[in-house]
Amino acid sequence: MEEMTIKDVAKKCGVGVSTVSRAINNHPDINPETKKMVMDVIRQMGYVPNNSARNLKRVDAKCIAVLIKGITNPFFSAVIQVIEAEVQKKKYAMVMQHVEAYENELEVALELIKEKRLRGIIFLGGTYYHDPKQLEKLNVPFVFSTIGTVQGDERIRTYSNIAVDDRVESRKMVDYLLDLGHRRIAIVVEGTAAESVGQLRLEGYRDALSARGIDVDENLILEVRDKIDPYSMENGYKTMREFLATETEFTAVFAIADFLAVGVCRALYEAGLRIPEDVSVAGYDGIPIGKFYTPQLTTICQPVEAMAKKTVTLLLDVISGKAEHEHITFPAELIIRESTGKPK
Amino acid sequence: MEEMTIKDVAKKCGVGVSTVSRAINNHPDINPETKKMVMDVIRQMGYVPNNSARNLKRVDAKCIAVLIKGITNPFFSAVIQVIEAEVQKKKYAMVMQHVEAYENELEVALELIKEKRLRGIIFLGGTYYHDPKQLEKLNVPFVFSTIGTVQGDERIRTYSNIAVDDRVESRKMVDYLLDLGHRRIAIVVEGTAAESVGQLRLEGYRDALSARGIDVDENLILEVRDKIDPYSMENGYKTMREFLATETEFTAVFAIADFLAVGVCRALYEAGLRIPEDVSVAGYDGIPIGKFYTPQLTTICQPVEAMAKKTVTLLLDVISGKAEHEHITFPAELIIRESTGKPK
DNA sequence: TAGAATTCTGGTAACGTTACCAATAAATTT
DNA sequence: AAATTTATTGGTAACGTTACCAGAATTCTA
Repeated sequence: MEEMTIKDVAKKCGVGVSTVSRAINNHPDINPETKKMVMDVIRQMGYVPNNSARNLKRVDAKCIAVLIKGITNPFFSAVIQVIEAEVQKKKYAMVMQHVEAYENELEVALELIKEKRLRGIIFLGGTYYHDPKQLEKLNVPFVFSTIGTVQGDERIRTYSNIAVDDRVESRKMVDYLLDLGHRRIAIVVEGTAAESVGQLRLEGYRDALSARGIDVDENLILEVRDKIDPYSMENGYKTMREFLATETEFTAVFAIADFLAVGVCRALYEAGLRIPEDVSVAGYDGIPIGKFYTPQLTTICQPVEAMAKKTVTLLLDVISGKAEHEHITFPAELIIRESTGKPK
Repeated sequence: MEEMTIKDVAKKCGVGVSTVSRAINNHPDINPETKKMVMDVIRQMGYVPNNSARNLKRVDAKCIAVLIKGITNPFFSAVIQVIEAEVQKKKYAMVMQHVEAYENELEVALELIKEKRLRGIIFLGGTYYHDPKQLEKLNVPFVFSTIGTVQGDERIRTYSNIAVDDRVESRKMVDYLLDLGHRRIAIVVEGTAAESVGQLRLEGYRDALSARGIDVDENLILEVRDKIDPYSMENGYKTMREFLATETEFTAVFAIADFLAVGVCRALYEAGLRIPEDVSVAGYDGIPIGKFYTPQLTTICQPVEAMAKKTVTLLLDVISGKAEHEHITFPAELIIRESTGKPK
């Protein structure tokens, strides 16, 4: 029962180790009968190849990594599940690692690549723009994809990007609120990080207003406090409470993440304001609880599953040379539910 | 910039590879000056040791795994974060893998151990009881811990267990509802899986009722439909809708997971019932949204962070021989909020 | 039928690291 | 001063796997 190796299997089968290796790895030059016999013995013995040794020898270690910045965002939870299933289907191995907010995701990636000889990386969260010089350090056979954020511009073509056009989608929501008749719309946003999604969504807000010739009142732009875990309910709650204390007039709130919206709703409820009768609240992301919250949340829903799937297939295709890097934009959907309505 | 190895470092330093290895691994027999010089060169070159080669050679590869059954349960999200931080602090490596609902977690573990030469495993979710014969297959230097579930009995002492006493805590909640005056309390439960948390919590329910001489009405035990993803809001919602259609009388609902409770609340709201005026709703877990949901959820809150930390330290101590296996039970807290009140 | 191509096989050298042993120089003891 | 210990060091054999080469057996081609 001890440590079993390929040699033990070979001995038991009465063949060479090469033959066993060929059977395991689906090599073409092997007699089907031999292969079947070997595989049967392997199953019977319960042998599992040692992955470290494999990766050491193999030039084409089939392993990719998923780097997640901000695991707290449960939006990723669903993404990860889909990614994992897809990667497994393609017979790749996968390592997953969280990147702390203060860490540089590229440095973490660099370490990982050398250590584990990765063929590719999927980035979840973090900023969407990286310095080309930094990127070059992640040597050539190397590839990476982003999800959940969109490239702000066309500066870089050395990596793939799967995302929703945050600026456009955000504007869609604000346009909808404007159509309802709202004029004083507060926005809850996280915008310190340069090149962050928060900024893009804020841009969409400005776009919508300026298109109708409405001046942006900077007092209505509510910056969240906690930058470590920016998309939390707590953050939305506190931000809204502080805002209510200022007694600024408003009829709608657009929170750039559903979780923020939940916190906002609670703060409004505690202040005795009804949703949507007194104030309309809109979110962004399409998290499952939006459907079960009362009031149900109006939101922008991203096609999470499709995006996650495409992320994996694209990355794997680029690795195997079957595809070039691509920047793909998925359409999101405006879902109108109970939390928004016409202003009084 | 190519592939850098320990040899390159040795050459650059003008020393043997052994010396470099010693510098990296903090071996005692090395001249501090030499060590400093080598480390400087390493930093300057940006060399990172290849992990596969290390694990291949090393007998004491410092690596543990976290196996998660049911990633959908966001209760784990927080747990994982804490575990990861703690493991990193102790300079261990960690792999994380999800186990599908239909998969046997022990088999997955077995594969992982052989493949990666793990020193230990942390199980999250899944059943709390395993067949001793099965467990023996996970050879000796091997250790595992459970979290989020409690051992039902003392059948096994070959592994550690960190948990809350689900049966006792569950009873605490039901006792509280009984104290308020409720007599017809429905319970939403997932109980098919043998030896599951669901069963334990149901036992607690029965305990509380029978202690007061109240007969358990089986019609009030609501079994959820979806067994793949049992603790979902959807599941709670559907279960409650079906129950409402039966027109059975009740004044309170105890959902054995907060997410189920959220679904229950929504179903009640849609049926025009007020919480807690018409029906009281209680959950279990203490998820963050419980505080921001309206009504705020009465729940049993588990000390997630402390439990996760203890899980890691205990496992690592058992591995290094500093500790014996232990079964530790953490106390949970009954948090009374808006969703429960006296019956009419 | 001889020669060439094809199919299958086993042996062995890597892969990058650490454990172990032996060697040297320096320090200490007798 | 010789003998012993101590502090450093370099060389080399593993670790378990796959890639590559070279054969043996078989089939095909001219």
